[in-house]
Amino acid sequence: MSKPELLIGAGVQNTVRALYSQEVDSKLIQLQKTRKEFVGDITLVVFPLVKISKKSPEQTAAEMGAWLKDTIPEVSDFNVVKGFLNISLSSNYWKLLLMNARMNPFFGTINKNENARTVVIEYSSPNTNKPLHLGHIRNNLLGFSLAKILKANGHKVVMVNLVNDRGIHICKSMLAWQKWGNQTTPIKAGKKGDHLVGDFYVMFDKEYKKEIAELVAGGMTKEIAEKEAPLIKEAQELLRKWEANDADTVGLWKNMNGWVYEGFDVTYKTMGVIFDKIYYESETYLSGKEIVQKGLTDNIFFRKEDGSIWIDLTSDGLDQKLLLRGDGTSVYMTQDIGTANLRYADYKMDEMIYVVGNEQNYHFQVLKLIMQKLGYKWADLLYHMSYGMVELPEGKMKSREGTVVDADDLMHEMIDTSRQMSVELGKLDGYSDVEKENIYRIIGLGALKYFILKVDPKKNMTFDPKESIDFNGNTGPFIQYTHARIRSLLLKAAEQGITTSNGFNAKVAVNQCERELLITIQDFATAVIDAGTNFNPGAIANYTYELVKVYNQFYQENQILKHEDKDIVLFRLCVSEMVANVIRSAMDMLGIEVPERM
RNA sequence: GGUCUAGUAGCUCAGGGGAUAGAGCAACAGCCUUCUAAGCUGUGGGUCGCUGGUUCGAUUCCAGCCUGGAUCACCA
Repeated sequence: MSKPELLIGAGVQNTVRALYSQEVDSKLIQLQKTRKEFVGDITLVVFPLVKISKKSPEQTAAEMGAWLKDTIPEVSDFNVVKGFLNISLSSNYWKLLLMNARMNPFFGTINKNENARTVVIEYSSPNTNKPLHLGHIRNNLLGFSLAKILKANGHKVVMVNLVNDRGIHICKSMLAWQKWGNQTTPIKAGKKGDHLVGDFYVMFDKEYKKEIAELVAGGMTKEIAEKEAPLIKEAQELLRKWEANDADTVGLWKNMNGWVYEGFDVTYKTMGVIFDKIYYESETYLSGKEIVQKGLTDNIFFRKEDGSIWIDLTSDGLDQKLLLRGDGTSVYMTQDIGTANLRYADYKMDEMIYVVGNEQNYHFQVLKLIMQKLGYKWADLLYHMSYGMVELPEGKMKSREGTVVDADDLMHEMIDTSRQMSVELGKLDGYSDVEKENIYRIIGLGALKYFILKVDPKKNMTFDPKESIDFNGNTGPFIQYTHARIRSLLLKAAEQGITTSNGFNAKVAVNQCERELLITIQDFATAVIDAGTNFNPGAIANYTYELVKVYNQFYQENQILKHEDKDIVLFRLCVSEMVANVIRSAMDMLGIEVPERM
């Protein structure tokens, strides 16, 4: 039982062979869903074929249509509009397709992929000096969803997080805590650990600015003041102590990072993302040096007089890039080379995907080139999943101006709103408080996740906190709602003794509305592959919305349970059930739960 | 300045060589004694940034220009 495109595609090839005695390049066979305003299920664009037929588009379409109808039993009818051949497929074909889909537990996904790759996806990658914000939400959702989509495409996926746990930033928080913290802890302060540490980071920044202002008032230039302020010198001293493995400093560092991790865990859990492995920069930052040294002896890199090590990428249209400082300490690129190498040792992956914001496009372009020159076989499949910034209606988020949208706050706000709306609608009466809260959570987070994932990752997007909490139209809750309604329908049917488990009577005729639904269901597989090849979860989101819209029209126009013909009731229930199943798989790939009722 | 990226309805976004370019929001008009109205139907709203090129056909591909964003550190 093959999909419409495969069935007709093969048919067209045979037809061309029979009518014009030629082989046709499959690129010339352009099939698309028939537009609503025309009759048919699938449409062949015949313009590319007129070169072969040497006849007018209309003539070509007409004779090909006739031939297809004669030779393919599944083709029930056809019509020609200009250069478009609209083909109708038989009721029987659609019913068989539905039966097949129902039987296949892996419907729409690739269970066994002969070209399966082991893919490592790095995402999230937070700093430990402040809580996660809206930008991280986009990162986490994209990374997690991409992992699910690639798994659905039959690949082996390893999700990793690289925590930037060392450096001057965390020292700033540590210093502020030492100076003004009064030995506080998350428990004493009654605050999530990441937020508490973030507060100290802000505190440092405030005091640091104050010092700079004083120095500038005393006649110093701003540039010098930024370097000479006592606070920054103290922070740098703390970093030196850390690198020298000073017991007190390392102890405090471990302590404060521990608070942050506890906080992150809560955020990740709420968001619903997980990792197979967490790398810490403090454990990997030295390992890149070795590789750089080796690259130097292999003449891939070169050394300048001051001892610093570089790579010359001018022949690739890029610049020279620093890999190791003159004093032998590592830079960002050194670390990423090292981390990549460790990962390869751990997973022997075929492909490495970095989910990182587009401000680092250049960095990853360079990293890929370097890894290629170093001879890593997966370097060609190093992919930077670059995503655009999330902006607010007022413009960019700026921590300085306090316009950063905190991840925890936002998620709670979404859940609060869904609770409010749910209570207003009063549909969950009879559920326990625990059950209700769970549904509010699922809906609120569904709205947020869907809102962010439906947008093409590479584009910058605007996030309006007020308008985004909209549960109508192209939103997560709209999709969840349709699913809940189908579940309720099936439940009602079961109460009446109608059960879909045995399938449906093969005699029913499939009407136009149902055909449209069935062909849309079939497109799920295409959407999954598309999302996987273009690294775009939005393809899944938009597909699901499309399906739900088609279903809602069907639902509105057809009495399902009330129809007097029991065979038709059963058939429509089976179609509905399939829609619900597809919605569930699709939403699962977006990391969005679907409640049974809402 | 170099490189990358985007520009589609008032707003937020889909689409991506093919038919009359689509949704949602916002505005207006209908539909709940009938399987969940978080729904459905209808109306209005467009020079797909501009100019050329390729093509039977370009909003889509290519080039140039205009506008916005990112980046070009011994920061990460």
